[in-house]
Amino acid sequence: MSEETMGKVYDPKTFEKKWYEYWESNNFFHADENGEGDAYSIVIPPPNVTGQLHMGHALDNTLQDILIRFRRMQGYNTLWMPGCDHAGIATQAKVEESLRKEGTNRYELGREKFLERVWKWKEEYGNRIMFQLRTLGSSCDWARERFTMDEGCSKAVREVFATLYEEGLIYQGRRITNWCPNCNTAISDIEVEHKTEKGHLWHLRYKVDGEDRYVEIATTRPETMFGDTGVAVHPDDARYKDLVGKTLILPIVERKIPLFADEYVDPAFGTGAVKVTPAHDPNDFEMGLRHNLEEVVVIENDGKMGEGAGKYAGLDRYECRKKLVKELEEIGVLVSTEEHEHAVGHCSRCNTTIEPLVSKQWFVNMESLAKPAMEAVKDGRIKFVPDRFTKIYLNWLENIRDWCISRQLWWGHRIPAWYCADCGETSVSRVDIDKCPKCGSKNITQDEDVLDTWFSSGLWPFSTMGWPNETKELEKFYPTSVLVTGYDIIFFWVARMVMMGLKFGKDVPFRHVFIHGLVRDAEGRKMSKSLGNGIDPVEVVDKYGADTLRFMLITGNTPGNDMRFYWERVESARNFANKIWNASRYLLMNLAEKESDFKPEESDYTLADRWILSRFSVVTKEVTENLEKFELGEAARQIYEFLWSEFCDWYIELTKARLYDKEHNRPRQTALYVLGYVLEGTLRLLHPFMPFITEEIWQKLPHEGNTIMLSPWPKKGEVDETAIEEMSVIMDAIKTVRNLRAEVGATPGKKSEVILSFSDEKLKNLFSAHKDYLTQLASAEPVTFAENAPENALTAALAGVTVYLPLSGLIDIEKEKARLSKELDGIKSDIKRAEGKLNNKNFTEKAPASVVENERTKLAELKEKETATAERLAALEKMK
RNA sequence: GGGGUUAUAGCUCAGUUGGUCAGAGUGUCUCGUUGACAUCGAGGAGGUCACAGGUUCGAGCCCUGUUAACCCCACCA
Repeated sequence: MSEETMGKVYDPKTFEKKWYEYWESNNFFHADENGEGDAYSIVIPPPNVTGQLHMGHALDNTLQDILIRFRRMQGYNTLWMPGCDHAGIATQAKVEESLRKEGTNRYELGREKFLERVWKWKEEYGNRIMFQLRTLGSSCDWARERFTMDEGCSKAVREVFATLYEEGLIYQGRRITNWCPNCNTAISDIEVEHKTEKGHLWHLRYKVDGEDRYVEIATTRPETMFGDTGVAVHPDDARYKDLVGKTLILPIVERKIPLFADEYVDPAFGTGAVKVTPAHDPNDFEMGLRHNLEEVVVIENDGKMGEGAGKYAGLDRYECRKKLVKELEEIGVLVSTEEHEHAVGHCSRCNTTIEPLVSKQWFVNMESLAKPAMEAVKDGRIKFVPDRFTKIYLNWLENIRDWCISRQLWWGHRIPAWYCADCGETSVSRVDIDKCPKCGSKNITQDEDVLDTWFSSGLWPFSTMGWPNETKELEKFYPTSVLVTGYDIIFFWVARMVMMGLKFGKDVPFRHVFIHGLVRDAEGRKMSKSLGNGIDPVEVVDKYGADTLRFMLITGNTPGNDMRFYWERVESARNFANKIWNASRYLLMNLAEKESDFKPEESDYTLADRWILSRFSVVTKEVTENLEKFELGEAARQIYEFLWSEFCDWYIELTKARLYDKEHNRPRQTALYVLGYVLEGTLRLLHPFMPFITEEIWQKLPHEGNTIMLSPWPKKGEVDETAIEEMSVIMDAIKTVRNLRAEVGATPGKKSEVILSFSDEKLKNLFSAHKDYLTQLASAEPVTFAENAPENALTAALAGVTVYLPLSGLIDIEKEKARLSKELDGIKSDIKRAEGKLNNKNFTEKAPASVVENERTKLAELKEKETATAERLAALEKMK
């Protein structure tokens, strides 16, 4: 292999695409449901087909790909199921927007034509997303790609809906629901975002019928008064005791409404009297049911006032409020106005203020589904990582309310319910029907509405594997191993999957839920379209490579926490890739001269060899453990440090002399062998994180197999503790020499003599065997040993070794004395601390023996340093 | 109203069960173009680990309280 095969810098463009195509065309990502090996499976959180992948997806999928690639190399039968979500409201809104630009709308187009348009959109954007996932290196099993509205998933939806309906867990009901006047559909409770807004509390007075008395009520929404059909007070409220049961006259409308008592009312709030509008407030609706009140609708689906509002009909709800307040003031109904802060619900999609409206919707009764979902987490069948999300999940399920699943949209799974115009029967069916099962009439129509998107997403872990059929996939890969997702959809998605999985999949849908945070911009703001601060992952890949982006996304970040996107961090990750590239280049440039069948004897290994091999073993063990406990960032950091700080900065430097010495072939071959061994192994450790560059280099190195992605995960090898210790002493000495040299401004090119003295023979032997290390890494030449300190030299004491750097000119004695006495002060205070500890009986008795032993060793070393430094100081004193 | 997260070097953050844990990246300063890499190497400066108590032989790490920022949940008009 010659230098020409590798460019001088890391250039991902030249190989990323090539390798992805290689992997994909060779079916390396494919999971075999009949295959051997324990299963390891992940279903992708299906991205919405609304647009393109953002940085959050890049993070999410990088995490999944790391886990998948790691387990695949470990020998698991590994499945990563890819796919997209149809994203009902969001996608429909996108397509409607493009229709609007064309000057038309979905009603003009008609349902069928409109859906054709959406499918076209889905094809385009769905493909784009799958392309982007490939760009990131995601090793998905593309043969199994699914879509929430494809045939299989739709079948699962029908099956689940029908079963829940038959069991009475899905029902239709006329209720107050959250209505978005802009999206024109009902939405579920969790799709409502509560925001605190400054508003007013208007005090109005309603006249008591036939008496010259008034009851004062307080309201934040005066425009709903047209729908008032009662006024409520607390039963124990003394102020209103004699009024309960009387009739009030609703101003303007002049309707007679009852004043009644209800526990719900908080006597301390406002005036203690509440206007009751059953058609437009959830609580009032409940009170209406309890007290048999009429529902008068005064606000329509579009957010405008209806017939009931009299002359205000047709006005926008807020416009009406303004005008009405003015009128109420003029006619003396408005008593006072207070400033008032309160939470107002907004549509999580379009931010429009939610209007609670009465309508007929489909609901899922959650109670019986939620219970097992809580149990599964409580008893540890499902574990959240990090653990703190357990509480959030449980708390939500404990307070869960029924789930409104019908949406007044066209894009989605149409509700499989048919209504008979003749006998009035409602029939739910797993297959389409054309006549009423009860009376046989052909005069039936299917429910116009579609299901909440999350209804089908909730089935994803098993609907993608062929459920309700009993498939091999389900048998092999369900439950999945882990779900990787952001904390923002724990309620929307995770909880629903657990409920549905337990109910229909007969087991938990996944064993672990690995939660990550959001990727924010450099200022810590959420990346969003409206702020225009989003960064396209594909742009980063184009500029820096997918490996760089992936590495940047998982380092310096801890599970569950948000992270910020910095181009500087991207560059730093790119620099790391370049470092790997060049370290490999160093080896490859010399590899042509490697004898392929050469295998070193035990005696061939140098201290540096034994050291790096041992360090590699340790790192392998730690990286593996960290990956197993989802500490991906920590695992990546360990590889980074090992590769850069140990392999490159120390080991490679120490092999140069052997590599360039053509006279002695055996040491040279040994160095090449160890370099290759450690580099190849490290590439395998790194492959899950940086799949492309590792494959590119691995293919150039001597290797076994077709691809690094299917090569075995490195096993922890032997660790030579002595080598690690000895090397660390030498490294310390080298650093010390470098320090002293920097002190006098010596340039690296200029070698200078270094004198060492030792407190024991073992150290002396160690250094005398490795003088060359000091020469190579600290420009120390010659390295000589002496019993007594040379006069004209800088000094630094290590444990057992004292380093002297002789100077050609005279040393500045005063300066050197100052430096040494500062050093001595530091040593002394360390000694004091160590002695303090060791003199404390509580410490020596209670602390683990190893900790105490450590402290003793440390103290002994400090004392050696103290003696050596003090002696040198004294010598300098004399010289003066 | 309930719950959570964060507070560590100028900046952004690691620090997984309490004992070489005071770290990294970046920025900054000094020096360096010997054939892996200037997307680099060597060296330096820089932190009362928010504050106050407590537990412990020992506390960024555990407990309590305080402050600040952010987030989630919540049908009081």
